[in-house]
Amino acid sequence: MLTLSTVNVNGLRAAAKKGFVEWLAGTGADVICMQETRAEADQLTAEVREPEGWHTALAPSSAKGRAGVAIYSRAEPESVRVGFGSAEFDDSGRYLEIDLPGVTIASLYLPSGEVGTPRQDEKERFMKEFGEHLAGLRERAASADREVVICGDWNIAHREADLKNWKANQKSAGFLPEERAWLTDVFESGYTDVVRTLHPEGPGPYSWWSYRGKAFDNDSGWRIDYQVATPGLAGRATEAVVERAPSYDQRWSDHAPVTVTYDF
Amino acid sequence: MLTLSTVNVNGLRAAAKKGFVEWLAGTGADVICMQETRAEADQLTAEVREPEGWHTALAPSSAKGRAGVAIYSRAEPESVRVGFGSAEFDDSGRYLEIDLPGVTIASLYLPSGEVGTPRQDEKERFMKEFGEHLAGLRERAASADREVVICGDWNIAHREADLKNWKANQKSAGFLPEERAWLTDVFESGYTDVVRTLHPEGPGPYSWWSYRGKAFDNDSGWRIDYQVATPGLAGRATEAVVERAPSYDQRWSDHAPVTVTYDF
DNA sequence: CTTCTGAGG
DNA sequence: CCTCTGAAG
Repeated sequence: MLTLSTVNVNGLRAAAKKGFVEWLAGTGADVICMQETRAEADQLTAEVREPEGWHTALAPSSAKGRAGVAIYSRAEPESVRVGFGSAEFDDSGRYLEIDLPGVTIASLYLPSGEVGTPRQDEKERFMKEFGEHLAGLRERAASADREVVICGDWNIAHREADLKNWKANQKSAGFLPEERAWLTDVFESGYTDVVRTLHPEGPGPYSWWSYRGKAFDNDSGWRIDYQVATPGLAGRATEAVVERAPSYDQRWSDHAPVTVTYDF
Repeated sequence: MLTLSTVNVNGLRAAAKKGFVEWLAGTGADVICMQETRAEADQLTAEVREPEGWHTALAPSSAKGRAGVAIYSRAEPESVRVGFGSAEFDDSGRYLEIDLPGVTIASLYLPSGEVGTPRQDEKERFMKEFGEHLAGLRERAASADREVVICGDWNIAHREADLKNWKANQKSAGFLPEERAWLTDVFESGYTDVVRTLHPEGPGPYSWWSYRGKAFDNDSGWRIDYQVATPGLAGRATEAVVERAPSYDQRWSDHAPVTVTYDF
């Protein structure tokens, strides 16, 4: 049994003050993949940096206060790798891998993009380079008889069922045809969208609701946080839940943890 | 009877959310001089921008979010003047005058300064230019048979009794020998420190306590907010109080209102 | 420690 | 609307 959670914490320091610590203490997960930690190690309190019972790997961005990913695991990783061999992105706090026995687990924070700005070009460059990494990772894992799962905020809703208001968002970053097509390619190249497989019916389950307006109260969300696994692991997923906060005031991030249990 | 309050609000928008509005509704003052409003008119809610029963004059800084002074008066001013004829400082949100019948009332926010930086030079330039304005103001007022009072955050503690920890602060901006000497010159050139006249015994009353550490709880404060008046007005002051908040959590600024009643 | 800003989301 | 930053206080 292996339970994996992935969550964009939207600032680990802020999240820690609003309920993340209690959530971590109560979770049954074995591994937590985090995105947007937005902190360096020495900016975190000990209870967040080195919680009792966890091994923690951090990959902060070289730009202070931006991005940052982390993986917390109850077991000590066999190895830890920051980045995916990209000159542009390896110090940007967007990718971290650990190996546990028989499985490679990654925390991914894909750029959010913004149509009509250089940040959309950056997202496209990231997708291209990262797509190549995904192919290599799959090949290497197959020859080593390992499974792979990439957990994270992919910042793309794949299909119409993956966001509340798809019609209005066809020109929005995160639901552009080229972004959706890229994700389709990923899902047709030996990687499975685990939550969608266990929950074939939409709409949702959403994992992100904007802080603006009444998006959370209206459940006007997007499903942009995924666990993307090789078939041998994906086929063993038994349960997937999005841990939506019970109310607006009890949220500690604009994203909710996406938690999957694997019979592995 | 004329009651004047002066207070550095440390951000009028923040203060409004923390109790300024209630304080304004309950005050018996006829005129409120404010400093560090840190907002332009259209960034303020109507209840702050145009409270019922008040005439409001604002002099924001041209640098967004910085400085800014204001004068709220129950009576409509005969005239309103921004700045004191300084090319460098007139758009910096540091000085505003209004005329009421027989009296000119100013709101002053003197630069705080920082030893060893250009900001201390700026403070010195301001003191020099403003000293000249004070002389001219006094002359013009005398010939027009008007009184003058400059209310505000002068960012200088005059004497040892004017701050808790004078020994440790002899090299700190706000208690430098040259700053204190300049203020002595002001007080010996036809202007009176009204609160000190009514309260000749120190220490205090302090009007500012740093937000850092436990300065407020320990009453480790500075008296840097003054009402500085021509003798004809100063001699009619009957009561002066510093409206220190009852507890740390009930403060809406790091400064307290300094309120003086004049038999005028 | 707090209030602003502006970038980023 | 929220979380960072950095300047200013």
